[in-house]
Amino acid sequence: MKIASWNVNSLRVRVEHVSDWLESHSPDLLCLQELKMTDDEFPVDHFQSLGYHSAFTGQKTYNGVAILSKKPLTNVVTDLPDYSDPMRRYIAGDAQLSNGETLRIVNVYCPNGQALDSDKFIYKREWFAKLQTAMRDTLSKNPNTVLVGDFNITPANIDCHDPARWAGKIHCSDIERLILQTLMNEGLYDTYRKFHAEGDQFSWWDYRGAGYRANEGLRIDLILSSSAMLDQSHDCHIDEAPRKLERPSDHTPVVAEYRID
DNA sequence: ATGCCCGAGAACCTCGGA
Repeated sequence: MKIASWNVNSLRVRVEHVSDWLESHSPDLLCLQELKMTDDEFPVDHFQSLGYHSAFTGQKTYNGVAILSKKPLTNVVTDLPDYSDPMRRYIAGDAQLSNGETLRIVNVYCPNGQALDSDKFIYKREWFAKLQTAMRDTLSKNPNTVLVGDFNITPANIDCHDPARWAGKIHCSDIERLILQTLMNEGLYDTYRKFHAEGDQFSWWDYRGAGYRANEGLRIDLILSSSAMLDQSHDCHIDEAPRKLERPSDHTPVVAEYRID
């Protein structure tokens, strides 16, 4: 089972990149963030022609998340429980595994937060609190759970190209890292770190300046596995190739592979 | 310095992103 997460920063602009990536990597599940399109604009038929089912929740201009899957998902949910939020940031569904068990796949586009003293940061904290409650419930019901997405938080300094420059700043602050760790304490593990101890490994690079060429990036796109799924994982890596293409997303895919089908 | 670049919407600028 191959699962990938990719913030495409407008699916309309990136649909060819996504299509090429699907054909060359053949993931079982591809979780997308920042669709920036309404549901009636989602290219269901196009992905169907490539052999993928689509589950999605979108809105005009901002946000939007989708899960593309070789087999259709069941029990799809597009709202965090007990949280009325017009921002389309959450989608979850059940994928059937070959051994008859079920995998709960959860795909999120977490709020940016903008700055620690911003109203948007209050929203970020509130949103993560709701996600944590949701994941506690999800994990209690589904030993096989994988939570992926753009978390807009670097787990640690090693995930930031210049910790001194970013110290205390949004995405790299202690309070955000505590929020992420508190979420992970529910029983979720950073799959990438099972296989890679080194730093300077990023999933996002600023468009501005020479961000990518200078490797000025952050590792904010994560694949968090439940204990049972972490045990099944045999690879997790960042695929930088799409970031090198013409007119790329500022994020690139993160991929995890599991022994279980 | 809250900028550099990018996408969307409306419209040639603003907002939001990270």
